[in-house]
Amino acid sequence: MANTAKFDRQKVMDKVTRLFWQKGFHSTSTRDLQQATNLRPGSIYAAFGSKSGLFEEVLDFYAQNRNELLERCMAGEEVRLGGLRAFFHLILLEEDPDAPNELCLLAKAISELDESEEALLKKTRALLAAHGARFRHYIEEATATGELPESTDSILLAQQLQVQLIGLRTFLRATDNRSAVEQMIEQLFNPVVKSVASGKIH
Amino acid sequence: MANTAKFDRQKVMDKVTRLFWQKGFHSTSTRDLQQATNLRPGSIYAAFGSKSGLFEEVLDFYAQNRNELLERCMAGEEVRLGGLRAFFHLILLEEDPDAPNELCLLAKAISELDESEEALLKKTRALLAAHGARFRHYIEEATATGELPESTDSILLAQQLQVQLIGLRTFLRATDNRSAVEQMIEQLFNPVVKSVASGKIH
DNA sequence: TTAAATTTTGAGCAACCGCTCAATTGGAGG
DNA sequence: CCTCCAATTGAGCGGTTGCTCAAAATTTAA
Repeated sequence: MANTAKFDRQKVMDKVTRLFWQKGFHSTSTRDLQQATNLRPGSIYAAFGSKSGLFEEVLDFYAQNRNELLERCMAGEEVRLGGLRAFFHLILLEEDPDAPNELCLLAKAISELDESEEALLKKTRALLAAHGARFRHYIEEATATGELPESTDSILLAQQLQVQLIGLRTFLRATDNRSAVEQMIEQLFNPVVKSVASGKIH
Repeated sequence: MANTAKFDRQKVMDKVTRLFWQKGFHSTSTRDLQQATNLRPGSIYAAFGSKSGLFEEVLDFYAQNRNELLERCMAGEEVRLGGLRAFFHLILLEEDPDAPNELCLLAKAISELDESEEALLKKTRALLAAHGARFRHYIEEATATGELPESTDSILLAQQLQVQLIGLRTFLRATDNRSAVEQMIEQLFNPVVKSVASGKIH
């Protein structure tokens, strides 16, 4: 070994993830990345190969961060549904005010990526599926402890949670209506009596 | 008047909307638009002013199309909730197989547009709000006819439908899991007994 | 101190971007 | 028919894009 990288890879990943999260994959230019990281193009290309390669690493970086956040929420709550609720509340209503974007970076990627960027699209789909699997795991814990009935379809319920989370984040970006989102989280995790009384379809 | 446009504006709008719907605003180049419409740049700029101006018109065009689709679904069903259900089924599961994208064009725009494209973002938000207002209208009809309890919060319920629709479409693009989407539509519009038995949270 | 290996630098390439405009075309009014 | 004027054409401008690479700088092993 004759020489080692001088930049802090973790810090670079953080900066770059924030940029992509804010502006999306296509609208973030390599000049933007150079400026944010204070690296010359050659250094970036030596370390990450291409803009796509860097974004692939960003997707992993983001997903791992989110999974750790979920883990922490579940660790802080005895009741499994309470932990999931805390995660929803955290992501939707208590997010760092200077977070790059209301949306999920993975959902944003799913939205903008084309079939022509196959590798990125595939990785994004896989990471979303993995996150869904985490939901499923905690739902199965909840049925095991009796929080949910034995008959619970954990796969379906996990999918419904993902649909809700992605939908709510998009809704938040579209309307900035935080109190509505709060009500919707409430209904999502509340017993059936209350939710019928306040007007859910079922 | 000395000369009139030779191209069919409706057909151009259709082609262009499909293109933006497929590739998004930023990734659709003016060259793409020229090729799809078989128009020279001057003609496009004379008719629409700019790429942004054209996209603004596309947003209106798409939203009107979707509203007409909803109208038709509601006209074809006596039961209001049945009409809404038919709309969900149509959009999510019976869409033209060569539709440009599983996602809602408006949701895609919300996702990719930045604060720096204020006019487009504002228009997109307004069109989504208008569509939500249509949902609300039909929900109020449903409470008037007794399909839903008097206590129904029509604003909140309309917002929940929008969250579900956007979330489901993103989920569909992420997983291509049509049977799961079918189940989720089922639960969304089914009475409470069934939905508890099959594992909803409430 | 030298030599070998690696990273960093930054000018700049080829392709593409949104868009302009002078020249040309062609239909309607007289 | 000609005149008038809007519509169309297409070369191409100034700027940005993702990325390359020879040269210089830096680090460790000998």
